[in-house]
Amino acid sequence: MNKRRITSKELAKLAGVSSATISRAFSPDSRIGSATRDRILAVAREYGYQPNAIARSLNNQRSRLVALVVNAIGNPCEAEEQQLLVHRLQARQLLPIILCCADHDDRLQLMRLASTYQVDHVVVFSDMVSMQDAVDIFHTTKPIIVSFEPLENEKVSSIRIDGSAAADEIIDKIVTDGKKRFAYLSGTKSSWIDKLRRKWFADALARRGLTLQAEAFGDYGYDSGFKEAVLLLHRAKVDTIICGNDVMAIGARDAARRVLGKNTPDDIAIVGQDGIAMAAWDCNDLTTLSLDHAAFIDAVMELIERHDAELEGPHSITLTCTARWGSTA
Amino acid sequence: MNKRRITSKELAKLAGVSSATISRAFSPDSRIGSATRDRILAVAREYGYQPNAIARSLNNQRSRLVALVVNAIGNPCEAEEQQLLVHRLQARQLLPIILCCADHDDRLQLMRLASTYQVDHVVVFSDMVSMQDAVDIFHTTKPIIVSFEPLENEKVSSIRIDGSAAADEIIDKIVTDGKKRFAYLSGTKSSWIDKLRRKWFADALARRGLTLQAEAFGDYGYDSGFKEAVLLLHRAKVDTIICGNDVMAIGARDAARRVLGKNTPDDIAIVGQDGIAMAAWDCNDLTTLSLDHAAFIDAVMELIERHDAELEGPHSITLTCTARWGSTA
DNA sequence: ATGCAGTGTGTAAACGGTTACACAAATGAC
DNA sequence: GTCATTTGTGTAACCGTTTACACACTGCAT
Repeated sequence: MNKRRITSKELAKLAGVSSATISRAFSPDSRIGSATRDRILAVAREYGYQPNAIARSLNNQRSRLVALVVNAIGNPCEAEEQQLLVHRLQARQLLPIILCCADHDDRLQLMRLASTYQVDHVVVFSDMVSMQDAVDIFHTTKPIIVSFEPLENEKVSSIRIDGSAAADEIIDKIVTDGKKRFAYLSGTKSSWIDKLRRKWFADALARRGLTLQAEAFGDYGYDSGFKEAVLLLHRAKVDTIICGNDVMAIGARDAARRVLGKNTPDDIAIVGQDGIAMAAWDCNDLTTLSLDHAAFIDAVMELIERHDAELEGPHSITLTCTARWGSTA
Repeated sequence: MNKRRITSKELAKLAGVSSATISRAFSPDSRIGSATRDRILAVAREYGYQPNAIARSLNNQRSRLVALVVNAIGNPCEAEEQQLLVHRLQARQLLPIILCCADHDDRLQLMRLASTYQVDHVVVFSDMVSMQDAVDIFHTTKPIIVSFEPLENEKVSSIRIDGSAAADEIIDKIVTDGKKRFAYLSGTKSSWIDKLRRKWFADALARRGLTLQAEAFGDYGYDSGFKEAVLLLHRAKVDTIICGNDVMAIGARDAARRVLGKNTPDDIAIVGQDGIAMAAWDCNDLTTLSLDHAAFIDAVMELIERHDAELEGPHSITLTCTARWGSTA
């Protein structure tokens, strides 16, 4: 019963043709008589034959595998995009391999492992991996790398994100509401995207002659948002906390309410970033600097399709964030 | 610069050995002089050589790829387990391919595609795919299938989950608190696991001479929890809603509070299932029938390792759920 | 009849590794 | 010094496809 999968040679014998003809029956546009093809497909169905994708990949130099480098699977701020991307890839018959690793060295190891599988594309969702590392690891092979970090390199296509206008809108509203002392709660210390996001808000404040009064660093998780907000509110008299993502914002909101007894938006304003679905839930109703996830994934797919079609070198797309209003600011 | 990856034959020439020796240098236990191996590894590093995993898989009949069939990536109730499993697989140098598809026919197509990649294992997290389909699609190849559904089949190992004791505990508490009229809000109509979970609670009620007064079906998402709870509370005078998962429970709690003005646990009791991290957040603080995710993934890995080690046929493991207390019931 | 384009099929060589087998050299036992 | 064993390496076949090339055949214009 542990029957080995039937091979094209065996099927060829059964159908009374050569294995080359079997192969042709499964390639849409190849010189083959339509009667022969129909007969082969019938026999194939009967014996449950399917061409072996591994062998095909070896020959083709095209694996149809795509490596997705992500920070985490559980974290909702990336999950929505991951989900969309996976669907889009699958629709193009591309199979996503997930690379997910907290530790830096392990991650490099993992990327090296994936590169031996001759993946056709690499999408780096994580801002924890340096683009230079990614290029070094994948440079001997074909894949184009799609990432946020705009590295000037012939192998890297990137998607730039601009949230400065939306940050300005949000700060405008908060200042109008009378808030005066702002804190920024970063996702991580080393993250490239986090620095960028912070700059949008810092610049928006600077334009009004204001500055950040306090700062803290978390890990993009709820608990860190909660804990850092408690410390922050004890340390500095701030009336606004801008958070690195929505999950930390929810943590900060809970901390303010539970530990300090402060409510949004009157006592304190809380701002998230990402615009995940959960932020709009009735119990959260977060004001957040939001990215259009569908548009983002459209952009990723556009870059991948460009590369598939062997259009020239890398390319870059810029997306603009919008403000999404809730009751927290 | 689009330099092709160097092959073992080329490296062999550079190192003055045969390609067989190159291969041996990269296999931990093979007859090779240690001086030769060191020299080869040095040259390999210099030229950035790594054995091609696709070619290796073709020869080995072992791809080190694992297909993960999931309902969704974004949904937190599965995400935590997915995350853990991915880490564990990666630690064993196994690469996870994610198959994620809402539509039934597409999902079968996708599974067929993955099966052509000669995956070594298949883990079916989704209860939306019938085990019989999975067996049919993967039966010509080696993989063992790990799933929840206890199908008696020599190719399927399964993990059974028993939450009856925990459900009993939870019902006990709720009844003691004076609640009398119970509703069950299912995740989906067709889900196998959902029927099982419902039965745990229905049995616990039956033991006390009680029955479910109302039922509804959602889709495991927040919005469906919210919407169905509103309809349910208008339709029937219930004082307890047991939900198919935590996310729907949060939706139901929000609906009760926002639309009906009912608070937990006094006006209404809400029970979730899964025990996701978010359920314990301060703003949720859900009472939930919880599964130990780490233990669950331990079990999955045990089944995979059994199969890797070519131990006999399939195997089955049973896990017990526990009650996790919050302020909603 | 002759030549030529077009069609359908088979043969054999890739693709990039692994490994059974063969064989030479080194080692050790007597 | 002989013989058996062990160790290290090369040769060649194989894993299951695809595809360049060759060839036979058809149909059609000359």
